[in-house]
Amino acid sequence: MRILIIEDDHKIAGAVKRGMEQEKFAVDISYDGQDGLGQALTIDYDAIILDRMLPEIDGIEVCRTLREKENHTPILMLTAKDKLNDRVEGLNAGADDYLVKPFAFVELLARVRALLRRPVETKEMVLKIDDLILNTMTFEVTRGGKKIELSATEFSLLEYLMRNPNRILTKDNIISHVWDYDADILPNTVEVYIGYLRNKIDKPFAKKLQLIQTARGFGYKLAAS
Amino acid sequence: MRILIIEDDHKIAGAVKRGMEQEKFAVDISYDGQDGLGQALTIDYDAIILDRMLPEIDGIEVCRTLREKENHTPILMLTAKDKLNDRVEGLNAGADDYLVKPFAFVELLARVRALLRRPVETKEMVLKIDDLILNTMTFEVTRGGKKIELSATEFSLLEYLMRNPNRILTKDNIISHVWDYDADILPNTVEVYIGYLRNKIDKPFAKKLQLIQTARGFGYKLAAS
DNA sequence: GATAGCTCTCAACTTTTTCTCAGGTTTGTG
DNA sequence: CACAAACCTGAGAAAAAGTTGAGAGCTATC
Repeated sequence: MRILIIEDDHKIAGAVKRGMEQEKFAVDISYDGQDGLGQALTIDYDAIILDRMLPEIDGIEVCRTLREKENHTPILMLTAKDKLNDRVEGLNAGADDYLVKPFAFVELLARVRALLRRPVETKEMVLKIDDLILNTMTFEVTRGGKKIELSATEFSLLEYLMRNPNRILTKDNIISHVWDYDADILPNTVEVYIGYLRNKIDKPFAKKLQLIQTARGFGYKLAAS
Repeated sequence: MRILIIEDDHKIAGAVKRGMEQEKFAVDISYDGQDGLGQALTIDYDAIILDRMLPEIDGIEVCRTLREKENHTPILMLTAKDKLNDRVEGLNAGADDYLVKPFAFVELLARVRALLRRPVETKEMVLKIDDLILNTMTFEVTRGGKKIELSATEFSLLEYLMRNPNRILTKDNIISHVWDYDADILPNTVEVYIGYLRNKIDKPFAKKLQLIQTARGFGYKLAAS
């Protein structure tokens, strides 16, 4: 499996390259849009990891150009934090998935693998568990039609839980998927954020079924009916 | 499969060696970094278990040196509990995984197996004996479709039994696989936990065949049909 | 440069599990 | 059948895991 990383930040590009190589991928790097576009058109990659912000030619532009030239290599777009439009714009330009910086490496790996596994299928963008709805494009979360305001970390945590419903996720799982790969996060921090989420998505909705459940000694799980 | 343990604590090294040999691995031990590094460069091991803190040459240094010399043997680093940075440092030095001391032997075994199988990733995740099913990924246990709630220790014990069906396991076997290596566990504690398991997986299901059987004077075994 | 909001840690507190003990029961052996 | 060794189990203290309020440190915004 051959992958192209188009990313001007050498540190990130290097880290991702090393990680992916350890996972037995062949990895090339381009440090700007011009060069990256050329690479992508020359070599038939299995997937492209593309930074949104790039010198020379912008990531969006690279993506659009590739699609115009009938190149359908799966593209994972890396976007800056809380720039809502970036993602919409990226997906509109033909990207297959997006990932918010800073990201956890396992998360990137999982996304890339997902892209490779189902090249044609479009990514699930609206997640639904019971009457809880999370829209990964607009970042809106509602329960029973009522809007819920979440912080970035809370959103990321809930998204991870909703992508793995009915499955117990350990704190280690959660830490490595929700937090940046070089962050040293205590298990207690996960507990605290679970508490925040509960206050927002369970407590105000007096139902017999609490969506977020504790599995003492194992982790947490989101219950689907 | 040949494994090298580089660990200055003779007690730990010995326990791991015995356990791994029971699992049909060939095991060598080095008691310091200098010697370990030489061993690792001389013999082509399938995996290396490397203590972070070592006399002569530090574990990090051993790891870095091996990688510099283009040796890519999978390395599992053992780190002390309270050293948060050890983990990052170890992975940066080229280790493939880490494990925090004190650990249970089964945990170590699982990690080593994961490293050996890294390219394929076909870990056995669902164990099945009769109508008893244990999912190591989601931590779910069911019998005859009915969900069973277990504590962490009970789960760990049942997993060990299910990975060795129809085989008599002594209390010593069980203690060294299920508990941390430095825990002083009485044989009676195993008896107690076997009792807990029986209450949950055998008693409520009135079948003629009790899955957990006592082999008086030897140990216990899990009966498969 | 004050304010507001978010992230993350800490510490006190609650809940549950872990593990041991002690006394009871079963099993094998002479 | 008597006896000891092995095993089982109810009770409960100690330890661990999880919850939560408070707040320090950052960052963005006006």
